[in-house]
Amino acid sequence: MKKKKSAGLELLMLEKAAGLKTNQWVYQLLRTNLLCGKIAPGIPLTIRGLAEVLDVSPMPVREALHRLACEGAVEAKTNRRVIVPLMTAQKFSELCELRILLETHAAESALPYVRDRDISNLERIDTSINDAVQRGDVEATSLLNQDFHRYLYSANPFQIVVPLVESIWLQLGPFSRIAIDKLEKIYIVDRHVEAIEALKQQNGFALRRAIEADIRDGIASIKTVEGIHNYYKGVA
Amino acid sequence: MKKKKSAGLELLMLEKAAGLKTNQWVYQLLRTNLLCGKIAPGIPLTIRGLAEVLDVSPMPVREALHRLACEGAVEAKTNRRVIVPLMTAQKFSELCELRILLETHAAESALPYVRDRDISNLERIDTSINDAVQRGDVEATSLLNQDFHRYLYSANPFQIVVPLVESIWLQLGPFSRIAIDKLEKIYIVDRHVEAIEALKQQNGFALRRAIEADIRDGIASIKTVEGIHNYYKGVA
DNA sequence: CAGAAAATAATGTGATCACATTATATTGAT
DNA sequence: ATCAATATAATGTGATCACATTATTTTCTG
Repeated sequence: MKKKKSAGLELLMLEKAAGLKTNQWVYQLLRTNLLCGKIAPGIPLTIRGLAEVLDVSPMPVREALHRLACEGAVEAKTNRRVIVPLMTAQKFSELCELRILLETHAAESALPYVRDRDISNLERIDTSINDAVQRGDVEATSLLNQDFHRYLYSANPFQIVVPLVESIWLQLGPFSRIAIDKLEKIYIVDRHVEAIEALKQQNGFALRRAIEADIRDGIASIKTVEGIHNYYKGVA
Repeated sequence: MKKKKSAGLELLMLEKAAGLKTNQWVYQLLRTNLLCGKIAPGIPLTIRGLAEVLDVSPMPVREALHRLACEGAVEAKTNRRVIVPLMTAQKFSELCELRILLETHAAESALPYVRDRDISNLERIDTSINDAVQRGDVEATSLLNQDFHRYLYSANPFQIVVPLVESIWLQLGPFSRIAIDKLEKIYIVDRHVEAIEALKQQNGFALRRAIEADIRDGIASIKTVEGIHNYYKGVA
């Protein structure tokens, strides 16, 4: 029996929508898997290995990996190995500070552009999040939560910060999973409701407060980086 | 006589260092040209066209362009055209705010890690900048100025923000040129000296002030976006 | 049996080609 | 002459191959 090389990794598959370029499909698939923490830090990713798993030519995988490396989602080591970066306590702290810094700014600068129908849509997303939390769907909760934030910040049509924020999310990706695993007990207060209330009142300061609290709530559940890596060892 | 397609654009060439991969060489070359404002907004960039100009295969150019698009340096339009993005007043304003937000944070979080030899190196860079300003070397001034900022922020070994800042620089790139064109008259006060002084005194607040002032000084010389585009029309 | 050296396998990069899609130039109609 | 329709050229994407470099396995030596 031949031992497969990259066959160790299980990816949650996404069906390729019609008209979608192969490279974008691969990128979004890998991105989603990274954001959900489906791929543990440290394990190597190879172009040919992923190409075989996804049943595509190496070329789209090459492009997708390069893009993810550019966004900080994966790390290209000097020795030709591409891995999901390991986390350190300081790095984690720095990432969280940047989230707060960028997202409070993004929210406030989006505030003047938020219309009533935007608020309705945000409320709709928030109820979807609560549904996902109720039924314990970790992946959906993670992705919907990002949808909420992205939708809010994107209200500003001259938004530059969203790609930067997404880069931070990607780097936090593998670890946000753990936060959400214990989410039910943590979301005693729905910070999104507070944010929406601030939007209705056009209150920039309250909005910043709500966003910051929302981020800090997520962080609070993650104790130590050692615990995080132990978590992955337990899973793998 | 056959009319060349992309032959219109003049690039300042960089010689390819030994051991440097072709794709990195192409990337750095394009990046430098974008940062110096050598490539005007709006003009299309094609893979094959650049490959011909640089005398390399299309493949490294493909990768470099994708990366630059990922960093926001170029914009991939829906109709398969890749251009240097046009600037708007709001976008410019947003970029400047983000520079201040990110760089003041980066500077302050780097402060505890700055050692005496780092300060010496920063002073050395600053004198190089003044030299470049004296002899009116716009490209060198621009690149050295970035070196100063990058060196400072990179003192923090757990720095995440540098790639984000570089992305902002790239998006401002074509326009910082104009700022520097009139630099001699503007740099009455050397903000870098103020920043170095703050480092010596371990004064985080003064450091933030100096960095913000440095950025604002650069901005102040740029009046309107219309003026910017007129500038490019004049050059092209 | 353990460690070093050699051989083999795997990987990323660069190059070239085919193809569908889109832009540009040419032609035709009014 | 002007605008629409067609034809031609150019472009990005995906696939495959060659090659140099690096990992990994195997073999050899003590």
